[in-house]
Amino acid sequence: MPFQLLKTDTQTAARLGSLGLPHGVVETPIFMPVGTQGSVKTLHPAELEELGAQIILGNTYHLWLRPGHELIRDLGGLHQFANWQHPMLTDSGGFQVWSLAKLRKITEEGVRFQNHLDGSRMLLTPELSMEIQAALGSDIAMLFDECPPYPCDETYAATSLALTTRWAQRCKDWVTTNEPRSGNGRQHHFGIVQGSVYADLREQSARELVALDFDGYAIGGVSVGEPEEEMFRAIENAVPFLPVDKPRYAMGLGTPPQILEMIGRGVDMFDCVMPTRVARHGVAFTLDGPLQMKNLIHAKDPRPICESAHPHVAGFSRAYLRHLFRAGEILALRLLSFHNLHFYLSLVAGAREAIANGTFAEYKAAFIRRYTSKS
RNA sequence: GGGUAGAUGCCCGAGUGGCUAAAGGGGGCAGACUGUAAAUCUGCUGGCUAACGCCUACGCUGGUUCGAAUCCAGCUCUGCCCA
Repeated sequence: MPFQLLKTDTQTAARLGSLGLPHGVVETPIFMPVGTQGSVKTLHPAELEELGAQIILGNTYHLWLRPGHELIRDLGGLHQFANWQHPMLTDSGGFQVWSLAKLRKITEEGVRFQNHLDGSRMLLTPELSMEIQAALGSDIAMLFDECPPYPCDETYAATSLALTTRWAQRCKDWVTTNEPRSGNGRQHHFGIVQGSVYADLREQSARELVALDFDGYAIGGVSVGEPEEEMFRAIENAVPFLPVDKPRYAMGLGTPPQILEMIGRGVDMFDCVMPTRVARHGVAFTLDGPLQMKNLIHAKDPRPICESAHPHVAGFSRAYLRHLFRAGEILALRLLSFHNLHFYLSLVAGAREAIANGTFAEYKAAFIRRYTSKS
């Protein structure tokens, strides 16, 4: 059984689980650091291990363009290539189709676009996305989907969803034909629920994907500019139609409070560039909310970033971190990336512990209360 | 001592009669960032004011002009060259 549901919270929909993958077991709820180009920006794999990262992301679109999936396959796969021996999930490139919108055209066949590196015209299809991900050898491959924009009228959302479903069928067909392996070494495949802000479409999407039977289900098309309430609603509209014995993954989320809100709604997996991206821009997450380390108020502050800081970071004062950022020192980016991932990974580790103890509701409420109160 | 080039806002630097509170860059102060085209992007940056606006500003003093950072005279200082 690849996914084991160990416990379901009685007060909320939070779940404690264990996901067995070819390169190891992942405890859920889990946060997955994003390593788009086969690298979690600024961090060494040993540091990710030190942080307790259990699974990281890679990206089909980026690795396909450079250095190429065949090269990676010939060098032993993405794990070997990136020197990361724990589970990895690869995104399908569907999101890039959305974020590179100005350069692309979606057809039944797939997506034609000009790549951002040299502008040459390329075609990414569901079959090719699965082929690339198989070559990369990730533990979890995401299906190739279309992520509709926000706002998005219902007609477009329905048309887009129908296409995503047909693409899901093609992805499954490709896997059945080309990757018939089974057992523990087998790559897992997650479908992606779309449907924008429309409840009936979310339900329809979930039902259609479940009928195709995947190893897990993601909720996509969120965090694309919609208000936070819409985002929560999209999750709520999809979760009831997903099987309890399969992992659920909210793609691209979120802020620390959002993560806890989603866990409380029954989501098991998260990924987000926020902790690493804002780290490079000077923001440190703390139990009392985010801190912009470049700001003047820290100039003479001898305190560490946060009482929750990892020992590797706790020895540095806020004043020193501000200095590093102003001086343009690379260490600043590394320290905050390390810190923010520690913050996120501790957040979900705390959630797992709380679910196990039956105290998740209190854990969530206490965290959010302190995080959002202006101190 | 003679010649010559120059002195602009926190710094560098454009501007050679009105469109100039003065380009651009740096620095500074903030903000944004959610399946990473992101060590990126955006805003503000003389003073007072919520704003209209007023005041003070282009080395100093005086002058020409309806109007001067821009033209003229003298002075001060700086770089370079010659003695």
